[in-house]
Amino acid sequence: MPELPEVETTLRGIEPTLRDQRIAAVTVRNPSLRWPVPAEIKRAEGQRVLNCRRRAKYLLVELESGGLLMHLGMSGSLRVCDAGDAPRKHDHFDLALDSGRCVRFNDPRRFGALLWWDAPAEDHVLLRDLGPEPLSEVFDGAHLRRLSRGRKAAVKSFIMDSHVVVGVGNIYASESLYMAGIHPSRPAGRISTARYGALAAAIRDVLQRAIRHGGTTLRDYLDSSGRPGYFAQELLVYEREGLPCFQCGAPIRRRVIGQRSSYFCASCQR
DNA sequence: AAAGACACCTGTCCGC
DNA sequence: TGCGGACAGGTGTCTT
Repeated sequence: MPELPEVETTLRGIEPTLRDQRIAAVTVRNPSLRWPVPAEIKRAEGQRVLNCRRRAKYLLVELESGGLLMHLGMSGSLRVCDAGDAPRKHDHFDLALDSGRCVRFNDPRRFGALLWWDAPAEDHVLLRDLGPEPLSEVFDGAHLRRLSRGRKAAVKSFIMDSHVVVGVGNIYASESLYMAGIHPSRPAGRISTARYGALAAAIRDVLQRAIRHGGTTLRDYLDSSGRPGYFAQELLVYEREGLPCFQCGAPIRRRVIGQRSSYFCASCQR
């Protein structure tokens, strides 16, 4: 479910509840996630939250010593509630705060994660080999161009590779390639510097706009206060198979690339 | 090193 | 109404 804008929206939602608070209890109801929730997660109890941040689609809660690493997977969500609220189906764990408030993780498909890290978090095996943040200074067309040399994989798979750039999931990959006029099946190594400049700008633009809209709710994404994201109404190609292209009127096509549905206009994208 | 397939799960929707 | 199959905002791991 969540791509970078949805994770960023979730972060902004839970941050005021967590920051500077002390974690009263970590209650694990169902440790069965992508990896079993480790027992050492209890080390969070009694510690104060120094900072909350995002790296790629991971959420990091920094404590006085060590911290939490969370991932929403495909169907995970974090909700702010009261510690006494009755848990629902697929509620996996709670972070109860001294304030009486609670951050609760729900994940039907169990692809999400809750792990412990010891400082520095950037050295964690899940984080250390990640590419740059798409909204950072170092991400630009020259970066894409450099990493793409000699690569024959489809450009859509290339920009979804977290070693290349993080946070570009299935929705925003299709959207940004449409905005840049690049066919998603084009080999990554056969794209000019200028076109990669346009693609980097499109990725940055679509992610920033999606964040402003609170993310994209297609089926079930809700933010930390239970509200949907409103970027779905701004989507240009995603899940618009057969509908007319907004630029030329030709029907939007769907094709599976790297086992993921991809949407594009065959006449506007080359 | 790079590319692709597969795995992990539940819920929903659609056709028969 | 039930059942099977396709599909879903991710990503680590294994095989070519």
